Amino acid sequence: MQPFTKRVIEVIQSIPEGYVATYGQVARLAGSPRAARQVVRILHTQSHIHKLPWHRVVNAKGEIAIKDDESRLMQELYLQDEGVTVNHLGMIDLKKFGYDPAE
DNA sequence: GCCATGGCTAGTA
DNA sequence: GCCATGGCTAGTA
Repeated sequence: MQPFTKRVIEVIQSIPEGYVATYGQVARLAGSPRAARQVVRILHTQSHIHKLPWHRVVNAKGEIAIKDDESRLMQELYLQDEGVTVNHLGMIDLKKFGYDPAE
């Protein structure tokens, strides 16, 4: 596994229950600020192998960004379960639920 | 090396 | 447009 991939996995694992992080934020925390799309790819390829909390990653606007309807619903349910509010448009209030590593 | 992938994103129009 | 990977291919040794 490549170093960046490893760091991304660690970052994702560090997102606490009840919070969400952004693709770009994960990339930044992993040391490559503009590599948001890599994060997407890594989530795709590594989620099931590493039991990643993939549902805690959303786009920069705070929306669920999954294309596939079933997975999309899964993500919403998982988040609701953890106490994260998702509105009818699939949006999450980042002010409230955004992951802040500094806290 | 090249090239596709991918659930993106900062910053214009 | 950005950019790290993995897969595949031409083209050297």
